[in-house]
Amino acid sequence: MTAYWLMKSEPDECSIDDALAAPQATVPWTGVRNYQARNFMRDAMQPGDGVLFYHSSCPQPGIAGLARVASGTRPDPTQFDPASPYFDPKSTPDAPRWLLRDVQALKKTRLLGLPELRATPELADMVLLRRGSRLSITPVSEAHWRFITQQLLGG
DNA sequence: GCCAACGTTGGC
DNA sequence: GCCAACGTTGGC
Repeated sequence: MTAYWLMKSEPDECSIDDALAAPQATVPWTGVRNYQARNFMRDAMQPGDGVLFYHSSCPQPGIAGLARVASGTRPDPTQFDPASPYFDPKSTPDAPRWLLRDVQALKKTRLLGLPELRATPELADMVLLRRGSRLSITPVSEAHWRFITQQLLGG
């Protein structure tokens, strides 16, 4: 059964435009360093799942496009790279701590900004909007997915 | 740059 | 296993 996710990316690192410009519009989702987010990727995601592509840590945070999960899991190579900000000295290739999946961008949308999300009663209980929520990957209910994609795609 | 909120680490 | 100290996230 298809599930839905919201995945945060800093547009300075990889914006929806960057993802769309990549080969096959597909990017490896590197840099997840939180166990709960990792476990979502490892245990719950399936190829084909829907993704809300969210821009974070930027002047206008919000949902910027639609994507889909495009691969299984594999070790995130940045954890082994001492030059990477995501380097994890406690991880080894024998027992990698951190995983990634490929994400394929499908469409850039208008920006559905954080203030607008917060002001939308239908979305009030999104995990993203919970007080203190910082997870970079959060599940999205089918109802929220339908509502948001309808807002963004019309029809 | 600030800071609230949360996660991780490590001594005990 | 507790919990204080520290680090990180991310909106503002």
